[in-house]
This record gives sequence, structure tokens and C-alpha cells, in this order.
Amino acid sequence: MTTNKDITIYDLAEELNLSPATVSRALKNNPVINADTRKKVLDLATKRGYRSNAFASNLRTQKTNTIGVIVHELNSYFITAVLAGIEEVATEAGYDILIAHSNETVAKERTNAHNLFNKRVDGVIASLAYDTDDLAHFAPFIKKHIPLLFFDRTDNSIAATQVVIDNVEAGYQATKHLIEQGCKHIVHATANLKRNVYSDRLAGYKKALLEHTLPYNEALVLVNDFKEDTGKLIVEQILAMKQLPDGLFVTNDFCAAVCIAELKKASIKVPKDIAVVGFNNDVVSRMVEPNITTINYPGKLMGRTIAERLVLQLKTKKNINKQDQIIVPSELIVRASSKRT
Amino acid sequence: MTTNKDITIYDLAEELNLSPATVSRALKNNPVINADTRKKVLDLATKRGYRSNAFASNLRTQKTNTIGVIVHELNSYFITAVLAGIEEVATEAGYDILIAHSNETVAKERTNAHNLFNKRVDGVIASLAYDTDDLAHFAPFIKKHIPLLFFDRTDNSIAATQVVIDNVEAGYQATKHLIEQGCKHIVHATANLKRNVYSDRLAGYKKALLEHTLPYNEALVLVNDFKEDTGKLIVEQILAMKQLPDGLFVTNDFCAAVCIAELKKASIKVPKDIAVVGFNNDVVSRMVEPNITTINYPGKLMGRTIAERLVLQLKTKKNINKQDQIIVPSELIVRASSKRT
DNA sequence: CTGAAAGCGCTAACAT
DNA sequence: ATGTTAGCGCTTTCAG
Repeated sequence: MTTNKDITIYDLAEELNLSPATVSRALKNNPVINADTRKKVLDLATKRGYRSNAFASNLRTQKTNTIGVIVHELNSYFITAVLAGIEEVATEAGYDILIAHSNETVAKERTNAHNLFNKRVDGVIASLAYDTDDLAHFAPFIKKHIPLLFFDRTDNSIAATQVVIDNVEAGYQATKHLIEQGCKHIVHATANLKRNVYSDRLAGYKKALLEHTLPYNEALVLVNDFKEDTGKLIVEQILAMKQLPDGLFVTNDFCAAVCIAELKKASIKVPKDIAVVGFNNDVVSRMVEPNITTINYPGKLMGRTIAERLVLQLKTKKNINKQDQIIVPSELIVRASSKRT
Repeated sequence: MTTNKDITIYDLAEELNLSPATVSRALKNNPVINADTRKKVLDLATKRGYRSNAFASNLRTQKTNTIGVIVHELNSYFITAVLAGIEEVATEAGYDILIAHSNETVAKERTNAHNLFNKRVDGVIASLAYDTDDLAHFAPFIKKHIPLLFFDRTDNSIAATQVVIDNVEAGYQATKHLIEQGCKHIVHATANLKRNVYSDRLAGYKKALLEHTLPYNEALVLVNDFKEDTGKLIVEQILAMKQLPDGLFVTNDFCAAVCIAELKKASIKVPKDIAVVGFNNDVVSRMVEPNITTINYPGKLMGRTIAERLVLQLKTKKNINKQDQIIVPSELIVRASSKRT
């Protein structure tokens, strides 16, 4: 059977009495090749089931036409939307993408970075894990002038293009909305403040309080991760407070949903007793009762935007690994969980 | 600066007055090499920041040490659990994994299959999209004796190792449970019956009805996809029925959650008026009120199991692309959405 | 417009 | 235990 041997350009060349060079050029649609010759080559290639050997090509050209994407998780609408956006742009520009997920741990993020480096991706797009502190594992890319870009979870200690939303503004809008609903004691449940997204949202929270001359009470800021049962923990912490808060701003819809369920169990009415705002506009925010007021931001657009930047850097070799921030729009979506008026 | 040139084994060899072959062997921990030599090589390699060039190696060895995974979606706890399981086993066995998601469309599944084939993965693990009908895009793997294995969404028309749950039994248990709760008119909301998982669950549904001498009414079987607003559609269909059903078995927790929300909006009480059972034990099933009765099945175990099989096939070159079914356990988890007694 | 030839970096016979 | 050598398949000067 003919199934075991791979067809190479040499096989095609021999059969057509051409040189491998010509075949190679024809397959690459090099305009220098005679149209007839090209057609003959392409026809035979399909007929023989030729597939280009990327390794040989990569080895020769020192390029992989592949971009690596490191995300902090996979299981989220936001992330899958970003990936879809990246994919669209990358595919169109002739790049494959390699998805690696760190599952919110630096350890895996490090491994992934090394892997992608060894896979010699032409560029990297990343969103940091919760606990990433030291960014040394990204240094090799910088050193070799491989474009490295961040979206959403970024870090200013590293010079890079970053695509983000205005998290200060988003945190501000969320908190202001709660204040306007009459809330005076607003709990802010968030995650590792090392991450820009969380520290910025906290800043927005503070700004809104200040602007409405409400006191900032550190005890109302609850920093956890967003594991499955964190919502339960948060509600426990809330119930243990001397004074029950009347507002809750959780920077994660999933967690907000669990909080609402737990509050209900404790016979606390949402939004009457505690008004709740989440973050991300995840599907779950439209799935629980009451629907969750949240911050929407355009994952697909973020993905497209960052991929376009990367592709541009790859094409032009310009602005690689330079500090540059692109802000995509975000907005508050008001739903039942916070409406008291 | 020294950052631009990649270090090769030739550079190391030259600096140590050794042959490239020796360096290669040392780096691969080939036992034939003198321990001192090996140490010298490894030390210099780290010192010089040597990284192996996988393309050269792949080109030479005709192996990639990479396994491709095609999943029908990314945004699900089940899938991410499976991926985690696959990753554990693959990493330990020295394989990288390449994740491709088809987003429930054959078109992307085809592209992904071609991509992985061109990337020359050593093996493939896949779960089919909703609408995959023709499996021709997997034929190239079979032809070249590249191990191809399926989990969850499989198809018996292709000879392959498959790791699944007993979907007939699961459908049977779910339906039987509803019947035992007193339900007599049970709607079964499911998806494309071309997919084994859905046709088998339907078979289980029928079996349970038959066993309890309840009539099978085709009008009660609603076949849709599981997009975000499908739940709404299902409830519309239910509300349009002459007689309101008293049970609803939806083969997807997300969709079941939306159904419950929509039923509530229509002032139908769950479980009192309609008892609901979902499928997958997704986090959302514990997040909505009432919590959803569902079928749990072990994603991580499935992932580990299928990866182990693949690795074994790769090592032994045996049982590649032979029909073989492995069933992992699944179970009914009873929660409030179906409890009427 | 096409061909010849070299080389990308690595590995595996086959020697020594 | 180490070295020599050839070649994996492709691209790209350089020549014609």
C-alpha cells in the first residue's frame, strides 16, 4: 500500500521532470513560476496527497507561523470569546495558534511559557494567572525580540502592548451604581490585588465612595480567589459582620451567582437587603434569579484587537515589546440584582 | 549582543571539543555517555541558554511527541476536566498536547483535523461536534496508522478506541427517577440525534417509559441544539403543548438552568408543576434555585483513561484504530429540581 | 522562468 | 565512549 510514505516535493519534481525548487515555488504560488507549470504541480500535489512538511520549512525559514496564547483559564465565556477573536485574525493572516492554559497557577504559566518558547512561536499573547508575581519566565521572549502582548490580566513591570478595559472606570461605575441605589455599606469581594484588574477595580470602588463622601472601610474589602466555593466563604464573612452590608460588588459573575444563592439560603433578599453587582457579563449572570447586574466587556473585540497588533508587529518588525496600552470599551449592564428603585 | 543567534549542538560541541553526536547523546541522557562528559555538556547548555530545536529533531525522527485534541467546545467544566486529565498523563509520558476546538461545527472540526494532520501529531483524541455527519476528515489519520481515539461524542462508523459513559443507562436512570417522582408526561429536550450521546440517552428515556408502561409520545421529544437561548425556545414549546408536562429531562445543565428560569417566569413551579433533570453536573447545576438534579460523570478520569490508552498505543504500536469501548461510571445526583416527595 | 546546490539542526547507523 | 557521516524536506541564493 502507498499509505506509509509521505509524498515530498522531490517525488512531485521527479514525476513532472522538474526541479524541487520549481515545485516548491509553485506550491508557494511564487509569481515567478509559469502558470501552466504551477497548475501541473498543484494538480499533482492534490492527486498524490502531498502535504507540506512544516518542520522542514520551519527549520529552513526559522519561522513557525504560529502564535502562542497563554490564558489563565479556559472555562469562561470571556476567554473563549477572546480566543475566537484571536483565531479569526490569526487564521486570516496565516498563523496557527497554540493554546496553553495556566489554570490560574504561576507554575503552569511558567511551564507553558517555556513550552511555547521551545516551540519557537513567532509571538505570544498572554493573560496572567492570579498569583503570577515574578515575570522572569517571559524574559526569554523579550531577549529574542519575540513579540509578547498581554490582554486583560497584565503587568506594567513588563514593557508590552496590552489590551485592557478601563478597570478603574468599571469599578467606579459598578460602585457608583450601588450607591445610587441607596447602598451605604458596600462589600467589595475581589481577588489577588497583585493583578491590575483587581487593584484597578478596587481603585474605582474607592473613587466612587470618596466622590459620594462614603467612608472607605478596609474590612469591607474581601480578597479571595474565585474557586467554586468562594461565594460561600464570602457570604459567611458577610454574615459575620457586625453590621450587615447593603451592597455587594463581586468582580466575578460566577462568584456573584453563588453569593446570591447563599444569601438567599440565609434568608437575605437580593436586591432588597443586599444589592449585588458582578463582573464579566458571563452567561450565568442571565441565568440566576435575580439576573445579575454586571460589567460587560467585549472579549471577541479584545481578541481581534490584540491579534491585529501582534500580526502588525510580526509584519513590520516594529514596536515589538514596547509599552503601549489599548483600552477597549466596557459598560455597566443593570439587571434585577441591584435594582431597588 | 548575543541574544540573536540560537545556540546549537554544534556550538556546544565546538566549545567542548566534542562531536555534535556526543553532545546530542548527552542532552538526551543517553546512558552510553560518560557521566563527566554529560555533566559538562549539560552545564554548558544551561550556561549558553541552549534550547533544542524541535523542528530539526522532528524532521529527523519523524515524530513530534505531540498529541492533538479536538474538542467540541472549551467553555464547559466537563471539557476542561477532560483536558486536565489528558494533560496529566500526556505530560508524564513526554507528550505535548495541542488543543483545537470546533465550536460545535463540522466545518471547524474539519479544519482542525487537517491542521493537526499537517502538524503531524503522533496521535489524536477527539470529541465530535453536534453536526458532524461525514467522518471523512479523520480518514487521513487512519490511513497513516496514526492513533485516533474518541471520548464522549463518538461515532461507531469509525473503528477506534472510545471512552464513554453508558448513556443509555444514564438516560434511563434520569427518566426512571422522574417517573418515580410521579411524572407521567415527561418532555425530553435533547440535541442532534446523530450523536451517540443523545440517541443513547433517548433510548434510555424510552426504555424507562416502556418499563413503567408509560406511552412514548414523539411530540414530547424536543430536538434542538444547546445554544444560549435554546432554553427559552424549549419552554415556549412546552407552553404551547395542549397538556402541560409534569417532567422535563434536558440533556444539558446549562440549558436546564435556563429552562428553569423561563418556567419560573411563566409562573410554573419547579419541581411541583414540572420536575427537572439535567445532565453533566456542571457548576451551574449547583448555582441556580432549585439546584438541578443531574447526571455526573468523571471528566478527569475520562481524560486520563483515554490519554493512557493513546500513550499505550503509541508505545506498543498495538491496537491502533481498532474498535474498543471503555465505559467510565456515571451516576444520578438527586437535587431539589426534581424532588417532589 | 527554471535548476543546482547548500544548509537549517538534529539523530542514528556505522565506524573506531 | 566518542566520532563520522549522511540525510530528514524544504527554501533560497546564485547561475543560467
